[in-house]
Amino acid sequence: MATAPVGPRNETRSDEGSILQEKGAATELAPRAMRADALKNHEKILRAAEETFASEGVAVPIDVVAQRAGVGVGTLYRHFPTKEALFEAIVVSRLQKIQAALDSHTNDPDPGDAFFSFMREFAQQVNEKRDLFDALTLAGIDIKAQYADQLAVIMEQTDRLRQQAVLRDEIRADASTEDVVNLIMGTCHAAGQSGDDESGIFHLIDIIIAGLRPTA
Amino acid sequence: MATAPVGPRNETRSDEGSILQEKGAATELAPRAMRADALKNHEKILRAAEETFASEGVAVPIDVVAQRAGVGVGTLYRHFPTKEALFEAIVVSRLQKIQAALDSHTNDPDPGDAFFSFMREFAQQVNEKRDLFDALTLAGIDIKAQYADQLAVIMEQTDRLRQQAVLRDEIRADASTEDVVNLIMGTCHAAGQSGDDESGIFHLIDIIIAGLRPTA
Amino acid sequence: MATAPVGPRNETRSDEGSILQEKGAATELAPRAMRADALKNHEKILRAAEETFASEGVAVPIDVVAQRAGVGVGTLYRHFPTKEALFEAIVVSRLQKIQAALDSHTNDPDPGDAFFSFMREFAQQVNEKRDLFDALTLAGIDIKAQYADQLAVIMEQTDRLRQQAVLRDEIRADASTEDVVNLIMGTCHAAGQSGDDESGIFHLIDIIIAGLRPTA
Amino acid sequence: MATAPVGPRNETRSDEGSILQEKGAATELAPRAMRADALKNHEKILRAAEETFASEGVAVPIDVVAQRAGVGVGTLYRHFPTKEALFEAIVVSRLQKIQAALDSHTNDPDPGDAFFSFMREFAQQVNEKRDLFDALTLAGIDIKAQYADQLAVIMEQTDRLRQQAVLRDEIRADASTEDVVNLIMGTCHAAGQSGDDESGIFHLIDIIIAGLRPTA
DNA sequence: TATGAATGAGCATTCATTCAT
DNA sequence: TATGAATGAATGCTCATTCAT
Repeated sequence: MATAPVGPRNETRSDEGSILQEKGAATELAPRAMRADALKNHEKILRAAEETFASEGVAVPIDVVAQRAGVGVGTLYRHFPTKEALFEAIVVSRLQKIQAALDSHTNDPDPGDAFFSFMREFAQQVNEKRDLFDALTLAGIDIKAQYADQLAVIMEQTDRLRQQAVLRDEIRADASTEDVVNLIMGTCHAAGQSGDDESGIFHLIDIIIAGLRPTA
Repeated sequence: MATAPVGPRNETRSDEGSILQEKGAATELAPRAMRADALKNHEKILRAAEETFASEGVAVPIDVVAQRAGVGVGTLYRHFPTKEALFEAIVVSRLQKIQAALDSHTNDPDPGDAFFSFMREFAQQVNEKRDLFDALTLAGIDIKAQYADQLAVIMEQTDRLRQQAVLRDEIRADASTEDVVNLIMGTCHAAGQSGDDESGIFHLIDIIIAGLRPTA
Repeated sequence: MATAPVGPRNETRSDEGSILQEKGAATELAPRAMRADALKNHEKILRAAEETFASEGVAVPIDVVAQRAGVGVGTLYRHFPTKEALFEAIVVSRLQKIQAALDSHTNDPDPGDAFFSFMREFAQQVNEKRDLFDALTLAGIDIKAQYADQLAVIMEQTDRLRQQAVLRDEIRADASTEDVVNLIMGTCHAAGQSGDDESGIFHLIDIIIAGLRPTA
Repeated sequence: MATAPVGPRNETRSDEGSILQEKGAATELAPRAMRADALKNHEKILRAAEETFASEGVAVPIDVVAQRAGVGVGTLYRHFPTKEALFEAIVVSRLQKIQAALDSHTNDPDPGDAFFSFMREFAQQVNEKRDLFDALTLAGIDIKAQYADQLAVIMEQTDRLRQQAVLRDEIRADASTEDVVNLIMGTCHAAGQSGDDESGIFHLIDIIIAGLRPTA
């Protein structure tokens, strides 16, 4: 929700699970031009915010974000009425990416592979903007609570994957999806702080995967 | 050690120029009393800070910490000249606890048991003040860098434990001590945010331990 | 020069990525208006600071200055990022006035008259904001060191005047320009503290001038 | 007044014009010992304050003064109940020194020499603790107002000297004693800030003296 | 009585947010 | 509509002064 521009009203938000759709049917003219500009700013700001928060921490003055986005503070505030709103928009955009990664596995033949692949992709996503996630969490953004709906979809889908893998005995049954998510996120967090690169993280993920295999 | 009070430095006052100081009588008592008082405040503040930072985040005004400790801001600043100094003192005090846990295992007969036991105790420690750790890290306290010495001792000792376990084939050889530490800390972090209690964390730690067993 | 507003930097915005900017119409008016406003505040603050520091001493809370200027603290800080920066801006603006007085004498026919006239004008300038000068100096603003360049120009020009007067035997040769400056500034300082008005100061300056005449 | 210890009550203060008298008739024993100690502290603090204020400015925390004096803050406050009281005590002690210099000239045969000599000695005194004087003045210590009585004595005596010199036609008649005092103090102030040493100041004083000679 | 720990009002400065242009 | 100047509440920290030991 928060990702959508504030000014323009007529968006058809119902495409959950889709990443920023390309297919924009820009029909009219005068208002469209404005619209495009606004959207562009919206994105610019969002990206600038991600980068800035990730590198400087969430404590950075909003002005810095605006500057990095190349807009005035006023403009930033037009798009995101609050610093917190910016945080939320970022989280949502991240969740969408994760959702996309998940979607790409729904039709995989081998559930075990699918699950472990997703685990790695998930780790990749988390790792990519690791500091950002931490920062947001510490900033009091309770992702769990505020994005319950979208998380529920993700968790549910992930759990389907897991259950199928359990059925085929590719994963021990006593590890819940939430357990797995925690293990991955935590590992990314710690590895990131430890300065590990992606391969280092994959090594840790492999240890976790080993731990998830059914015990003989 | 950095935890020691800043103010009261009990150097024997050089009493230059003072007449009539015949009996060096009150050498053991009078100054000690003051010291005790100050120490008490020192501890009170440290504990209040731990609690407050953990529950409210490191962004809390220092006044809140002072209030919680039941002292004035000035007193707090007398003991910890900077907010950051408070952070550091907390970290140090935590590290000391971990070191203690580690020490209790140095003479254990079975290295595998010792290592896994310490893993659980470490997790316990980290979990106990989980938010605090996160908060500190996010606050820019680079524990790795600033407490390199003390960490080195801990890591080294831990590594000795691990190596012995590896020799007895109780742990896979390709998991470094740093890997293990990351896995634990991260897991605690994530589990904590997920609202897991200690048993939940132990469950996750068990999965990790399973992943650390030598692959058949 | 350092007096120029910090905030508004009128570089022609590079307008990267902005669509629909057909007519570069409002090039002269809109931005200028803002500028004028900011400049006005800049001056208001500078003047308020001069007055406030002079009457209350440099120890006044910055809020008082802001209040006197009729702006919020934030605004003050936007223009002068530091209390010290305010001090410096004041000094610079004073130096500029003195330089102006000096310039008005560069083409005077009689060097003796020119020199003594400038002495009186200089005294006038110093006296006008006497407390301010003192306050700044006491505040640790080392004018000599920090504005060496501008002072050098002033001193050099003044010295030219003096040398010409010496050549015409209108001034004793053993009094350096620095001596004269010291005599004037000091006298203003003391007379000011003594509650003397301008005529009182001129009387003292006349005594000094008498002392500067060549000894028969 | 403020110079006298606060605690002990039975001082016979009436010796105006005397510098710290050496002739202490310490008769009794127990209380005397205390008294001596207290007096010593009093002096130690006063001297430490002079030095500290002169070198660091009057803004220094009182603790610094106490430390330099080698006593606790509490002790300092026992002797001088307020920072301002310390300022005043310093001023008084300075005035006493000046008074002493003046006294040494009351019986001089040549009034012109006496006057000019005193001018130089006065300059010396002022110069010695120049920063201190400035600092005190800036700190809001209105010497003129607060020590009117003692100043009056000094001014009066100085004026007697001056009048005699005027009568002998050694000084122009239109320069009041206050003028002279202002010229000297101001010159010391400025010369001091300019980094001049005592000889530099004497040079300036000589210029002033030249200006004070009767105009032919 | 000397000490220095405790106190808390006070101050410089920052930054989220509003609003005139 | 975009801009950035203005706002002022909030925060870290200092320091004169008091008071328990």
